[in-house]
Amino acid sequence: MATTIKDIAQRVGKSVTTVSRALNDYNDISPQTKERVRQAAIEMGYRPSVLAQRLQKQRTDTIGFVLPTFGPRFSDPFFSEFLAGIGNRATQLGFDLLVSTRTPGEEELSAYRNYVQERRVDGFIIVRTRKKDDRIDYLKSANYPFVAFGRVKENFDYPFVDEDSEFGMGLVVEYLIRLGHRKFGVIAPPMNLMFSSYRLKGIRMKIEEAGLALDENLVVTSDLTQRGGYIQAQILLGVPDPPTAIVACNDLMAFGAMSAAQEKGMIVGKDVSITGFDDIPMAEHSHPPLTTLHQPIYKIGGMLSEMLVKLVLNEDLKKRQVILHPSLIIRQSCGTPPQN
Amino acid sequence: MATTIKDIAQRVGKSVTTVSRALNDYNDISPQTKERVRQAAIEMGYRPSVLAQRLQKQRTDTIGFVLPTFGPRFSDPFFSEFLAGIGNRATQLGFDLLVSTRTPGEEELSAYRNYVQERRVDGFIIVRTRKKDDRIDYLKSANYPFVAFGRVKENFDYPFVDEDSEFGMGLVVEYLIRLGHRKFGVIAPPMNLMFSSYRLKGIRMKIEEAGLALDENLVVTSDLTQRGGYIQAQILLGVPDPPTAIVACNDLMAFGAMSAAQEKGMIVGKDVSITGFDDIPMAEHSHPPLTTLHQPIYKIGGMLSEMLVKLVLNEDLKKRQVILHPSLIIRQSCGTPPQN
DNA sequence: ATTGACAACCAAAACGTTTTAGTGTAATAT
DNA sequence: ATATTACACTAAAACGTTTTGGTTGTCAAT
Repeated sequence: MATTIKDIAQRVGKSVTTVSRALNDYNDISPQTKERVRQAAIEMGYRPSVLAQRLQKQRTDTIGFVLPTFGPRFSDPFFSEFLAGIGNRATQLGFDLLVSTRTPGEEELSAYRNYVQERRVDGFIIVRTRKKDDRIDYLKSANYPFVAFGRVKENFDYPFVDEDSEFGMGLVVEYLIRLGHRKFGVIAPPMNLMFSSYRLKGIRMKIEEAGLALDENLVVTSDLTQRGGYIQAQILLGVPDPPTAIVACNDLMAFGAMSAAQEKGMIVGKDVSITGFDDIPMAEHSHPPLTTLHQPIYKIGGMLSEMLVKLVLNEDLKKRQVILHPSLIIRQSCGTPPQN
Repeated sequence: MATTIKDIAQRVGKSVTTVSRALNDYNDISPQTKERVRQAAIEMGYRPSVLAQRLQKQRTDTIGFVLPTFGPRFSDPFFSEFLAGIGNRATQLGFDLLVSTRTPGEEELSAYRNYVQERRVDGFIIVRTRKKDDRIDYLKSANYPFVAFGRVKENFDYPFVDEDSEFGMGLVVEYLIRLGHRKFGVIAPPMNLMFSSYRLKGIRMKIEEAGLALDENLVVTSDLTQRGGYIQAQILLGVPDPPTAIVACNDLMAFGAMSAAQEKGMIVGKDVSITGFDDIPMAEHSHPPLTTLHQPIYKIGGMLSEMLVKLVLNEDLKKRQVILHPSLIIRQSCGTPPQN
């Protein structure tokens, strides 16, 4: 069996209380005693039992993260990076990261309920906020700590980090218009996601600002996967008068769109321009390299961990709500539209 | 505060012991009492405190998974799928999944040591085994439960699941030879990884079996990322007499290689053939779709969870060591070599 | 009448910490 | 001489379970 505080107490001839307080550096313990206790702890290879600490403190020191997935084969480079960001920061702060994956819906919500009722985690990180978000409604009503990547609606008060999608998409459309594009196709995320609105809004605004119109028949929706982007791009490129530029709302769908175009024998960046959103590492080495909006995925994960931990420990967040501005990364997937 | 077993005891007028035993369906409790206790538990919304249960049982009901990453921007679709597989099965079995990410090396090993010493997890799942694997050596010496995805060396006894890489690579090379290829480039994984040997061995064997020779100058090593594959393929395709087929040891590197070839104006599947390994979902919708070896990533994750949980609960594993056989998925990234 | 078996229950200990509410002693201030 | 303060320490309670090692009462067998 592992060494406990009791063993140390016995060894140094003091009470359990004294040992505990010495190790936690309370100032009602004499320096000599502290030193002796510490020494003994080291010699005996003492490590506190987190289980016992947690029970006593009524805190799990654990962050919960329920990854929303569609279907079992869930494969998304965005999330592996995001996860690394959350996890590493959490570890630095002495928190564990508890991960599970669920398909959005009733089963997902009951995962949250279970974790809350069994007090398995101290708080949650929520991703891909939805317009009507059960998870947030529930956690708010249960008064359980959480932070989100994404807003729900304006003026709904909770801590979040978000990327200004509207601004970002503005950047992209502006750039495409400057290149000469007039006819846009859009591959949007599922409409129930909050960022779907923002991204579409950003696109529409800039197009209208330029005195152009967005053909609503060329706005299609997909599921943020490469396969989805591929299928929808086939449709967009199959219409009689196809768009010269396709704005995909994330990188994965942009990759799919590129494949679809290339399969038709088109050269991406010449016959058709395609853009993404996220700037996952793969965007740099696709063919052609993808023009996209950069958001610091890894860092955002870290920020969220930090915010949540502060929330749990009742420390002050200097910024409860953070909105970041993506930057346009111009690579080779866009060019001037073909003449005809 | 949440309902405890004590509250129920009070309510039904029995002792804490009786309530506990009733809830756990011991048979020294009368059916009527059991029923009353259960009813009360439901009415009062009782949920056991996992913290207390864990302390008492001296078990964390948690699986540890330390993801080896290179650099902070860690983005790998393979792992998001693998993680989903582990996590979902673990949840079904009543276990939590504790994830953290570390760069291989001293810091990684000390993460394992910490988790063990603080008894934070009941066991580990290890991925990407290395020829000389510190993690496994340590866990064996500490007598701590673990299962691995991958072997270390033959006859080293511990529970694992592995893909027969040698067999798989044989399949690929056989296929390429049948197409007429005689000159192969290989993008190998880091040499310290165990599957590196197996994959290279499989490639070499089939090439020699066909009476051909593998030019060792055309065997390069990379880091399993797309960027790595891209860089190494540029080198392979830049030599005076380049290979007509490039065998990449995972899909991500294969994608990078395709980009490099395409950037040179080559048509993949015609001017050069490229293959991968893993069959991540993206392989189906790349351009061209990637010919690769399929392994059931999601399922493997689930198998590992299940094995580990059995190990922890001291149940019997019917199979301690499982070797799966990948299947060749022929798509469009390979063709007959160009004539010259 | 005594013994044994059985059913139904329970007090207390245990898991390993931290926190609460003290105690006793010595030095200092009145 | 007495009250006050500071210092160094600690017993016991608490966190919420499960397990150990019983007890009590009833019924049947001897």
